[in-house]
Amino acid sequence: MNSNLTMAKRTKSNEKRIALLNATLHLVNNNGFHDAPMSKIAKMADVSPATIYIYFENKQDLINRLYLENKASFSEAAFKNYLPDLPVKKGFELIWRNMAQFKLHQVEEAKFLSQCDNISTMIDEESRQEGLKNLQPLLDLWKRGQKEGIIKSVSPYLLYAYAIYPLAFLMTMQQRNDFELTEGNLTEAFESAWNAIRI
Amino acid sequence: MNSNLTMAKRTKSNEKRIALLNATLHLVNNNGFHDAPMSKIAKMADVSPATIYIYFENKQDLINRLYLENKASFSEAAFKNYLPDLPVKKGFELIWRNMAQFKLHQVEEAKFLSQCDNISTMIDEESRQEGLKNLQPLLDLWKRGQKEGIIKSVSPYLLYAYAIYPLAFLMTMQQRNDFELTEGNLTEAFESAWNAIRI
Amino acid sequence: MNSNLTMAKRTKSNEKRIALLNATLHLVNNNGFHDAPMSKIAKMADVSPATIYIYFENKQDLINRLYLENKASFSEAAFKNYLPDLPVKKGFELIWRNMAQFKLHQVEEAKFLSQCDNISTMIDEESRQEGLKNLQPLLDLWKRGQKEGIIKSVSPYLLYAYAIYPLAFLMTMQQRNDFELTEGNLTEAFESAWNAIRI
Amino acid sequence: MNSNLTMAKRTKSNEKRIALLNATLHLVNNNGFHDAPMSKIAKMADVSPATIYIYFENKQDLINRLYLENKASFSEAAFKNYLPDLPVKKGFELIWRNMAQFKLHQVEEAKFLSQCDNISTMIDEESRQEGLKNLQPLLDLWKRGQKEGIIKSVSPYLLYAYAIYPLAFLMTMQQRNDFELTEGNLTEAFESAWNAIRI
DNA sequence: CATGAATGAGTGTTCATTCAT
DNA sequence: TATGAATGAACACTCATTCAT
Repeated sequence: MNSNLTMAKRTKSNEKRIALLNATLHLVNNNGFHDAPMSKIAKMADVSPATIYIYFENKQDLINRLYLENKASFSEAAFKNYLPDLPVKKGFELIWRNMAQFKLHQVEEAKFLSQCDNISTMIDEESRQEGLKNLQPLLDLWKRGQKEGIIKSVSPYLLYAYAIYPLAFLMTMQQRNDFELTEGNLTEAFESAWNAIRI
Repeated sequence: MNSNLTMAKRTKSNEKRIALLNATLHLVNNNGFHDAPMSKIAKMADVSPATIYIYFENKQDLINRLYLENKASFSEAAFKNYLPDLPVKKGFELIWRNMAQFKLHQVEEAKFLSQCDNISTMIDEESRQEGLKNLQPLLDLWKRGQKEGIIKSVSPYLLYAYAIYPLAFLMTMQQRNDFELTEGNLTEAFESAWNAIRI
Repeated sequence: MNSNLTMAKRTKSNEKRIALLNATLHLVNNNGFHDAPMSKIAKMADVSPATIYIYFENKQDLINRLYLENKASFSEAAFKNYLPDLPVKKGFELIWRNMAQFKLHQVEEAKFLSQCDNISTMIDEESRQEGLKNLQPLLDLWKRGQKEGIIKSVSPYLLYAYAIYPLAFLMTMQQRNDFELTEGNLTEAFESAWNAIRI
Repeated sequence: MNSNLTMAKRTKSNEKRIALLNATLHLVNNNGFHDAPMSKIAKMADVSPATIYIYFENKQDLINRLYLENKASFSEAAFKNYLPDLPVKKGFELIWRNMAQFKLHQVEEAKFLSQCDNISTMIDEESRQEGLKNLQPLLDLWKRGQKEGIIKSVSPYLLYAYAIYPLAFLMTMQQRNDFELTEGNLTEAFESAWNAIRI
């Protein structure tokens, strides 16, 4: 079966692609964008600098893809076990806790996403728009909550600002060892989130 | 030492210093830290690149000072008219609205501060610690609120995450024209902030 | 590691390395260390400035290598045809004349070595020590001469100062056209050298 | 007597001039020409960089003057107590030992002169020629020695190479702590020098 | 005379990207 | 596909010198 061979080849290539994405993630997180040169990324992924350009158009493209793939895996995690017909608060808590778990355990990925979302010049507009789509189920849930009179009738940006965005801050502080996000804190945090957006 | 009494000389011009800080603010905001080279900063401030080094030790020092001076002017604005014996909610609302006004009207400064606070590699630890001190009156107010049984007895990091940090998100969205922070929205936002932290 | 078996690539060209060393030699000799910038070296070697850093770690490394390689080729010349069992005076004369020939005909190399040996800040200590090793056969010969009661029993530094070091001066003067090192002069010079160190 | 005032002024100015020369001497000796910037020289002499240009035309001029003044003080020392009618060997020994004493005790000055004499690009031709004149009495002595059949009838460059130049090497080695120039060594060295040039 | 600010030209070095294999 | 060599353009920073006082 020569499909095996192609398979093998594709698999091997994908390993390099993933190694490159991982190296980029790690370097940008720890050294900052301005000290994550292509040469270091290549070295860390154990390939030649030139090889990067086989898998990605250029550095910006590499960053964009990294962003989009992490964003996708974030929302996959966020909506795990979520069913659109759950009661609003139940559904929200499920999503919220999923997101919190991701930020707590996929620290590197979360840190990278947070940087990208906070720095206007890192990701280009197109990729950012693309990344936003993943949130749709949450927006739908909120809309339903508003119809049902459970959630404040305000812009989803406001809801996001108070319900989701604070998690990024807590994650950052936890990473700097300024603050520990225990199970108790997590429950308090959810309470705050819910109180901020419920009617 | 007494030479400055007897000898004539040109003196450092504060105008140039400020022009340099402004140029840096503008470039970092619009191009990102990685595309704000000293040469562009100099050109924008209408001085020679070498002149920067008369006013600042190096690029990092320039960024640090810009951060600290903006942070100071932010907290000056934040605590304008604030008196430590105001009732807790009144005091909090005053500070919160002051901060919101700053973020709404000193957009550039706020954007820069937000970037610095969110990217670990931008400001060195020392300057960050220095910048944190400015928040003390708010922390004191929260402590008092907790004693009085008005504010949740949780870590100040949690309070900050839900009461203050969301403003950064709203500011960013407003800047991207995704969202308009009207007077009405502002009142809703404050409600959310307060509900998130009050008992 | 096995990648060089399976993958094609351009290989470092020794020609470029040598062109860079030659350019450096020439520029340092004619303009001095302080006016031999990497940009000029690159231009003279007909490569991009960045290419230098493929072949050498940095400017100091480039200078060190140039020193060591010239030092090695100097001592290769110095000990050409030398056999350790030659009579002391014969052996010394052979080495001395070899050195003189090198300094007379490999003028550029000799001039560079002389500069390096006379300016403490040019070569780092490690490379200087490395370069010293090449003289060992001469030191051994002197030691034998001392045992045989032919050569003064004084520090080898003294012997070197009077037997070898003067050649550097003569070479310099010859280069400045102040003095011509004819065959006759050479014989006189050797006589002086020998008289200075023999018992 | 207003000459007193002028005197005072001239004296004060001369102090700065000397401070600048000393600073230059020290920095060039210890850091090398390429790391002895005008700004450091000024700082070390406790004056403004601009002040240097009141006392010297430019950096090259500063180096040249330093060279010439040290060369002059070297030959003043060299010919101390020398009388042109001394017997040749006596006269030579006097001068030689004077020179040796200078190199042993005015280490900084001697080191600087040695650097200048060995590096073609440090001093401009004019100053070098000027500096050479100081040696005249020694050259005259040698000429007399040659007439009297005591000293080899060879070029004065050869005589200098073997009689004087080796001292520079010994001084350098002494400074690097590779070698100690004791009284005994000094006598051996003089013997070598004399044997190298006498008939 | 003396100053510290100011600077254009230059420094060694790095980088994202391309080339030749 | 994959490589390491190669590079032009840029980078942060420094320097000898001049300017304005």
